[in-house]
Amino acid sequence: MDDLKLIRRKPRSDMVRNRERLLDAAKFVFSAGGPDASLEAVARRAGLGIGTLYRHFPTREALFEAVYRHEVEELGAYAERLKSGVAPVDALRLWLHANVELVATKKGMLAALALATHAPADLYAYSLDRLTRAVGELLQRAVDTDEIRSDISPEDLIRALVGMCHLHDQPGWQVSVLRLVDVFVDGLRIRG
Amino acid sequence: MDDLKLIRRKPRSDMVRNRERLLDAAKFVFSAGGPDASLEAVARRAGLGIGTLYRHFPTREALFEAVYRHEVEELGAYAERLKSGVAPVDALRLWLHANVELVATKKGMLAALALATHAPADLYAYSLDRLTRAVGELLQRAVDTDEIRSDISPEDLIRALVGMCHLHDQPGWQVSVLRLVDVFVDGLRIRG
DNA sequence: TGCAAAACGGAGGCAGCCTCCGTATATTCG
DNA sequence: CGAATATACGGAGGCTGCCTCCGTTTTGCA
Repeated sequence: MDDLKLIRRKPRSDMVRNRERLLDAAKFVFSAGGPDASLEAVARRAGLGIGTLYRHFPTREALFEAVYRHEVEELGAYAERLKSGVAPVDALRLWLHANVELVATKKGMLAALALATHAPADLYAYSLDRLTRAVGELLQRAVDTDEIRSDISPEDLIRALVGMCHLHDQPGWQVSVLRLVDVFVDGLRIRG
Repeated sequence: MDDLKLIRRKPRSDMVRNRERLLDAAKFVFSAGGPDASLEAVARRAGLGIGTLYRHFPTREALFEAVYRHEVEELGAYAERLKSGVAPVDALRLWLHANVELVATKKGMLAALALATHAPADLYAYSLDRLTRAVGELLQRAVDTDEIRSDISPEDLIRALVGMCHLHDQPGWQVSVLRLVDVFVDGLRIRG
């Protein structure tokens, strides 16, 4: 067939299956309990041993990355889409709002976004890179048209976003946070 | 002397002394390790049993409140002072900057500030109340002169502040955060 | 079918949270 | 001063969560 066969055997079926189970369980547990939820709870929900979880995902962050890879990719793609057809500043605002809404549904997303700024190097995956780049271009576009200040990095923006989403367990937080985000975007604009 | 004597005996000397020791230890441990530092470490540093710590401060938050009461009062007083002699928006900015600098020195302060928005009722102390009021007046002053928007509450402002201070362990974060704060204050302003 | 490689499970060691209660000590009063 | 008693102290103990390590099981391959 191919040379790979000579080097590696095909991945074990139970391993593939268990990985999926762990991701499903983690998605559930993190969405409900937030990023600090117990990893043993994840393993329990997956019906697997804790050792198996750690073999698949050596750190909590690695698990975040895998669980929310899809969402992060979508956010990156959305940012890319917003680059055309929408006014630069509006694009920024829309994108940030989309983030808030995603976090509202899946609490764990916060941690995944934070990864885009914490950069633990070894798991700085493609999706995170794409996200950061896309946001950077969103910012740059607005800078190029002299609409916003130029001293804010993509990381700064994401950090601010994550920060404003934090601390909000109380009901109705979403409205407040969206307002704070609007204030922030307004603050980015150069006063004409 | 007075009727109190008839009802209660004078507080035990060791109790008074130990309370001080615990506060000193907590100040040290929280400033270094942040608000999540181990309470047992606090007790150890104070040279006291963990039970003693819990008897004095039933919850972590109660300890925060006591440890940072002084700082919170100073922040409140500073806000009150800024109400005169400084332009409304500048006053806001200055006050927020002071917060960031305080948090930079004493990591635990973040948690104390967060208390001002989380309001666990039973320990919503005078100092926290004063702080919130003072910030509210700072905001109101700028609203009254039509300089900033009127839909941001003191709690919103403090939450945004705390959020932006979060997540910043990396060296040099202070500069970024101050910039984010400036952006935010700019965003509060009504565009003229 | 047998064998090696790969993956699994969970016990175990560690740390932190918080409670409970036997022991120690300060204050008060005779 | 010396009980008596209210008050505070200490830390063991039960619990949960983190993470590692290794004996056991399962899988893929020939």
